[in-house]
Formats: sequence, structure tokens, C-alpha cells
Amino acid sequence: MTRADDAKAPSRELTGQAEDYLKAVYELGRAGDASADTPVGTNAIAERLGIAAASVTGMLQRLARLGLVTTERYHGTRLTASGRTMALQLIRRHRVIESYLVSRLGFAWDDVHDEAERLEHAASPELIAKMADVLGNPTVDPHGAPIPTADGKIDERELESLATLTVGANARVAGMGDRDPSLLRYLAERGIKPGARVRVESREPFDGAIVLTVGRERQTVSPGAASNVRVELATAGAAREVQSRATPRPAPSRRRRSADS
Amino acid sequence: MTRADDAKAPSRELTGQAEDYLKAVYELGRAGDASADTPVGTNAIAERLGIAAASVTGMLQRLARLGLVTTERYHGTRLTASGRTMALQLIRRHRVIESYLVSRLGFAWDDVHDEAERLEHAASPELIAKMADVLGNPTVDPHGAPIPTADGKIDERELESLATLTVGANARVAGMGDRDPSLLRYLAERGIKPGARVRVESREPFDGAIVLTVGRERQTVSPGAASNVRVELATAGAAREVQSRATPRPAPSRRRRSADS
DNA sequence: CAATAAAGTTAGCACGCACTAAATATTGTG
DNA sequence: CACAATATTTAGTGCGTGCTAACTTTATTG
Repeated sequence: MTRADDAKAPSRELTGQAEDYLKAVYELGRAGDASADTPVGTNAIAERLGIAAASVTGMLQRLARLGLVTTERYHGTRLTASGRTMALQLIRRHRVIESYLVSRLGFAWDDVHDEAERLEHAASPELIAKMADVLGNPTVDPHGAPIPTADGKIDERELESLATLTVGANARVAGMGDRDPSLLRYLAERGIKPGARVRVESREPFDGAIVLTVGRERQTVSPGAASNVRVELATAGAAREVQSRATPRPAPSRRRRSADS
Repeated sequence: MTRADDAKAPSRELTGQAEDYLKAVYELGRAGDASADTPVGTNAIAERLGIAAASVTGMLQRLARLGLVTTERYHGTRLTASGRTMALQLIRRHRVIESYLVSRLGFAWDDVHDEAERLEHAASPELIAKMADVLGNPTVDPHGAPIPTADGKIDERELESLATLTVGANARVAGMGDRDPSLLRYLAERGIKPGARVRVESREPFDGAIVLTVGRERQTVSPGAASNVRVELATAGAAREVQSRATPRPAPSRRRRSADS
């Protein structure tokens, strides 16, 4: 009856679903606020994964049994060290796959998320290694998000959101969330892609829409969309309280293997 | 570039497991015998998938409910038209992926099966189309097996097995099963790969081992291994007649480790 | 042809993972 | 502080997919 219970060391095979939870906990844990380990609420995970909150509770208990997360009843969840490692592996897989699909198979950058979402659970470490190798071990994915290294290091610098820039600020688009293709197309139509330079001209009074110059064009973006865009300040400007010690990095570098951070 | 809308004629909502059953039914249904659908036994499916026979019965009932197979109690299962279509799609995905991994990512041809086995359930039709396109729409996979076309056609010619050739026959190796890497390595060590020309010199009396000339080398292969090799006769000859004594299914065979190495 | 072997099925169970409804804990507010 | 609003968990359910054990049907064969 009582199966010899698992609850072992970190490296057990997880189901795809469990992996998704881990990834969600990681991403939500570092969303919005730079400071790392905010415990993640059940509802937030439920919303992210599109399932009922009650289901999340159960799964988290399972993950806790496996030693991948810690939960404090009614007070959220955070990853353990091994849970974090797994989450980063998964994110690496996701981003390597996205990069590969765009660069080698001609996928549109705004259409690649779902495919990667499915493949990331099936791809072996060898496959990921080979893809990364073919691409010259890129450090960012097509949406500008940093790719964790094979040994689990990731550039976790918190960047400014386009939505929080002050009027007059100049910035370079570093990346944006990859999970909504329509958002990505919306942004792309306005020239907002990784590497683009933008300048905030003004804000609309009622809805907070942001008027900016992208290249030569004048564009308006809604604050909701803008909040998904991460930017690096290009010139000193008053911008909240964020200090981005921007180690300048060339965007599409090829061949780069040293763990530089 | 149609946007991926699933749920067309045959609803595309199968789980990975169900897909595996379909594939197993297809492959077992045409193993050994060329002419179409011999009903496939529960045990054969169970053995192929590595699960208990009782579990197979249940799943087949589910698939029957979905209209993908027909079962006659105690008398085996066969695919319906839509089940067959799905199976062929899956096989196409598998073989395209194998081809891609070998040709574009440097995988060894004998090491590609498991990876493909997992990816085939996650890859979208668009991904498969793009992979096939990049490869120039190949018609056979790295093991010589024909790749079904996107619209579900496959070259189903039944080829001779190396095990059934008569002494003196000349043949060209067309392909071999992909699911056992150690078998593939065993064959490759003897020069037996798709395209190789072989001539049957003799047979060993006790174990039926086949002595043949591959290129310039003299090689011996066990009948178990040989039965997994499909060949095309190179010279007109008596070989076709052999099927009178050709054992269609030469016994499930007990676990055998390759004789050497 | 009756006895058995082999193949297949049913029954009952477990686990993963989702759901809804209801209970309970925490938090914010008048 | 009491109470409502919100967040979270528990309880009970269902489906997919596997298992073992026991039973039934079909095939073999002495």
C-alpha cells in the first residue's frame, strides 16, 4: 500500500506539470520586485498557470514533499536550492529552444513561446547543449531575456520597466515577456524590440499611455504593454530609485563561454 | 502559414500516451505481413509499450470510444481511418525529428530514437513542417524507414528481411528498426547501414547465423539482428520465393545481448 | 474432446492532476 | 475591535493511466 516513498535527493524526474509550477514560482518570485525571495502566493501561481487555486495547494504540497519548495501555510511558497536549480534548467531549456527556433527554423519571434513551452519538457540536456552550441551559446533569447548557463547561473539584474520611465528618459529596449504573442506583435508594430532605442516624450493624462520616440517614429503604447518591456537607461535621467549598473553587453554576441558573473 | 488551429477532422487532443498506443497498433499491425491490417493483440501492444496487458485493454477501450480503433473482444484491435491518419502523423513527426537531429544537430544515428520519441508528442505541425523543409523534405529517415508525407501517404512496400534471404542473394540494405541503439551499433560495426550492399554467403548450421559479404568484408550476423534489417533485392533471383518458408514473426526472442563487444 | 496453456478481460486499487464547494485563516477597514 | 473581503486550504470528485489478482475466452494438444 504505502509505496516506498520517494522524497529523495534533488534529481528525480518530474512531470511536465510539476516543472511548470517550479518555473512559475521562480518567475513570480522575482517578478516586479528585484529583491529575490518574496514568497509566492497560491493565487498568483494559479492565475499564471490558468488553474484553480485549490489545485495549486495540492501540487505545492507534493513539491514540498519532494524537497523542491518550502511552504508556510497561508503564507506562500518559495523554492529550495534544488527547486531553484531545476527551475533555472527549465528556463534555460525554454530560452535556448526559443532562440533556436527563431534563428534556425525561421519561426517568428512572437510566435515561439508556445512551441518552446511544450518542447522544454521533452528536450534532453544533450539536445539543449547541441542547440546552444550550434547557436554559439547565446546569452539572451529572442525576447531579450537572459539565458541561464548550463551550470545554473543567470543574469538576474533587475531592469527598469518601460512603464516606469520618467518623461525625457532615453533607454534601450532590453527585452520583454514572451508569453503573449499579441502583445509582442503590438510592440513590434511600434518598433519596440530588443535593442531598439526609445525616448519617453510624454504621458497621456487619462489612461497613462506613454508617448515615445522609437527611431524616428512617434509611438504610443498603453501602460499595460509598457510594463512588460524591460529597458536599460541609456543616459542618466531621473528614474525612480533604480540604479542599473549596466555592464554594457553586446546583444547578439557569438561564442561566449566564460561565466562572466 | 495558417495559424495553428487544431481540432479539425481527427481531433488533435490526444495525450502522449494515447498517441503511443496508436503508433504501436499501426506498427505491429504491419509488422511481418505486408498486406494491411492484421488485428493486433493486446499482449503485443503491452510488450511493445512495456506495460501490463490489463492496462492496454483499458486504453484501447478509450481509444475505441474516441473512434480511433475498433476492437473485437478477445480478437485484437485495428485502427480506424482516423486512427491511422493520426498514427501516420505521429510516425512522420518521429522520423522527421530523427532526420533533423542527425543532420542538423550532430546526433548519432543510433542514439536518436529516444529523443524523437519524446519530442514527437510535443512538436507542432508547423515545427515539423519547418524541419522537413530545412532538410529538403526527405523521404526516408536515418534508419532507412520511409517518412509519411504531410498528407498522410507512406511508402508501405514490404521489403525483404535480411533474415529471409537465400544463400547467394545480393541485396541492398534499405533500413532497419530504430528502437534499439545497441542493435544499431551491432549492425553498424559490421557495415550494415542503409545503402550498403550485401551478399549472403552461407548460414551457420546451429544458430542460423548469416554469413555475408558487406563491401569487401566477411561478416556474420545473428538471425535476431538480421530480422530487423530490411533489404531490397539487387539481382533478380529466387529470393522472393523464399517467403514460403519465411517465418513472418520469428518469435519474440528472449533477451539477448549482442554476442561480442 | 477434455485438459491445459495462452491470451484477454474485469475488478479493485493508486497516483497525478485537475475541478467545485465549503471551511478557515489573514488582512484591511470602518 | 468586529466584520467583511480576500487568500488559502480541506473535502470530495472525476478522468487518465498505470498496477496486480483473479477470472473468462480461445487455442492447443495429448
